Amino acid sequence: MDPHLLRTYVAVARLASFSAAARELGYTQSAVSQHIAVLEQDLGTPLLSRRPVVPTRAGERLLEHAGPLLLRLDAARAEIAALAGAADEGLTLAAASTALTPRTLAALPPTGATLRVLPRADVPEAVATGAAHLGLVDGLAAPNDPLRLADVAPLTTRGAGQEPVRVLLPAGHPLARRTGLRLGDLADARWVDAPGAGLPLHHLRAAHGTGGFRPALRYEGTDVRTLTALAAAGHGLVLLPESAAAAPGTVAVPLTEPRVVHRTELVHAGALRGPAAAWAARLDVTRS
Amino acid sequence: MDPHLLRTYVAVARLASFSAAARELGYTQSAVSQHIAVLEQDLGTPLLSRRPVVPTRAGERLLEHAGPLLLRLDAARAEIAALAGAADEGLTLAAASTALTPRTLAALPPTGATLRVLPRADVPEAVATGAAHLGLVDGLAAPNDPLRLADVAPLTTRGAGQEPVRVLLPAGHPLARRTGLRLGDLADARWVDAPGAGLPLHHLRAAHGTGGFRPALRYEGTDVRTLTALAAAGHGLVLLPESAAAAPGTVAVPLTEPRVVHRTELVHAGALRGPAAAWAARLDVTRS
DNA sequence: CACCCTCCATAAGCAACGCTGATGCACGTG
DNA sequence: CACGTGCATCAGCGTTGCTTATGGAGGGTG
Repeated sequence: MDPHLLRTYVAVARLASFSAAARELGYTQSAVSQHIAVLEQDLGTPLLSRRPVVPTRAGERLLEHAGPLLLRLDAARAEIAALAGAADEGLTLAAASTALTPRTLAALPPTGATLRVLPRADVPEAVATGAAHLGLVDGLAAPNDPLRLADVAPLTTRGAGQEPVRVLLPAGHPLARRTGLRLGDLADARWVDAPGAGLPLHHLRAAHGTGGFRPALRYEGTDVRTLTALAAAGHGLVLLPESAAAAPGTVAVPLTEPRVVHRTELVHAGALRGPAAAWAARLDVTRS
Repeated sequence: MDPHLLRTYVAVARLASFSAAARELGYTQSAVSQHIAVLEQDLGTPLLSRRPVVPTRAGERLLEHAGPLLLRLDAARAEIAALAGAADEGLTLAAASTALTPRTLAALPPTGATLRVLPRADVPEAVATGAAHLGLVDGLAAPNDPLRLADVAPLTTRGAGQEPVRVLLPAGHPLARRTGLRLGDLADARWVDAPGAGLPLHHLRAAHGTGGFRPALRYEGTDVRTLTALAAAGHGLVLLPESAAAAPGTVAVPLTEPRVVHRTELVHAGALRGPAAAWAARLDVTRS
């Protein structure tokens, strides 16, 4: 199971083609074929059914492991490269769009920084692999509880603020005149699932216990304005932090039950040094 | 960074010797030397300082990654092997000693099972690598909150019971006559750190916020009786689940603040099949 | 202080691995 | 039915990675 073999395997599985994977990886088709054969022989079971090329059950399991594994390898390499001196110039912040609250935006340094908005799930990955020096992730949590991040690699987190959450409703919605809403009453409503921009619905299910919150529409961009527009157009409800929950044609009603907050956390790998440390200090708010 | 190189690297770092690692791995000393040289060349930085053999800073970072990486690799292989048929006969349960409460013990099947007590931190590893079919881990948590396990590999957990915790004091201790204790008042007391048997002190620090709970003695076994004897002998306080907190010469005082419980969880990898599923069903208690 | 012993680095040789290019074979397609 | 596409297999060859042998640096001992 050496990493090269795993890399080819995921490429083949993703592209559903040996030859396409070969082209992408710069190998010959023959080499790819041999890679897969070696892997299958090593594991003692077929990983792909050919024609069409589809992972077997065992192959699916391997895929679940291979991604994090390769990610972790890159993370290790990146961390050591950073430590070995590679005088890192610019300063890059990877952030989920709703993690960019007025608070965090205000703390941005005036010059020399790159801000990269990514789907929420990609932020820890970017930080781990060194693609970004710092990350801002957000999510739903009980007040003062830390977020639960899938730890692909050892990342350090520190709170960077929290605020109430609101439900965004189209202006004419029957519930729009309420002063507060309970999540339990909304389990069967129409929701927009926006893992890239708003809060993914599985966070709601986790906060509420279980069940419900079936998406009426799934939005895969990272743009919050589009998301609020979708809410205004009646495509479904959207949960947003207070500071982001204002848009024409919508009403933002506070969530009263359960008591959850929108929490944003700063995430980084290893020790903070140089400009990243200064930045982190400005973003960090133990007192919030 | 192929796994073989990482494996040799961790062996060398652990044994602090190239030649000892070579013996352990069945290589010649020369091969080990070359492995390390290749790794260092690949990463562009020394990983070990020789004579004595000690990891450099970069080497320490690599160690942090290498362990989980190799573990995950084994986990992937184990999962696929299990799926590939290898008709798994016996049924093995890996458990932390204090996870074996009367409840969980009562659910053990009458015959044909192996019970293996391990240090708490090794239980998820045993399950992930297929060394055990099921695991029982325990820890401190807010009531009805799940435990936070370091996820080395995708493991599924389900609650298997929770109960109050008590502080074990030697019979003559000044606090022994109290009916309840607050954790905050005990931050500066003498504690026994028993990551294998009782609850590790870092759990207490996490539950209490930060600071304090310095170990007066560290106990590395997995035997609870020895641990209670240490408490009785006045070597330090010990935190235990109610059901385990009874021993001659000691007094077990309930912990009233913060509101934490001793929670035990059943952990398994992938889907439960056959006898493991039956066992899990008996251990599982959603209602507790 | 000199000797030796341990331990890691390096060199040379050889077998095995892993890649390429060519060919074979099966399935789907026009 | 013939052809084309796509994966498997084979032969050849360069490279890798192991072993044995040797060199050099430290540390301990008489």
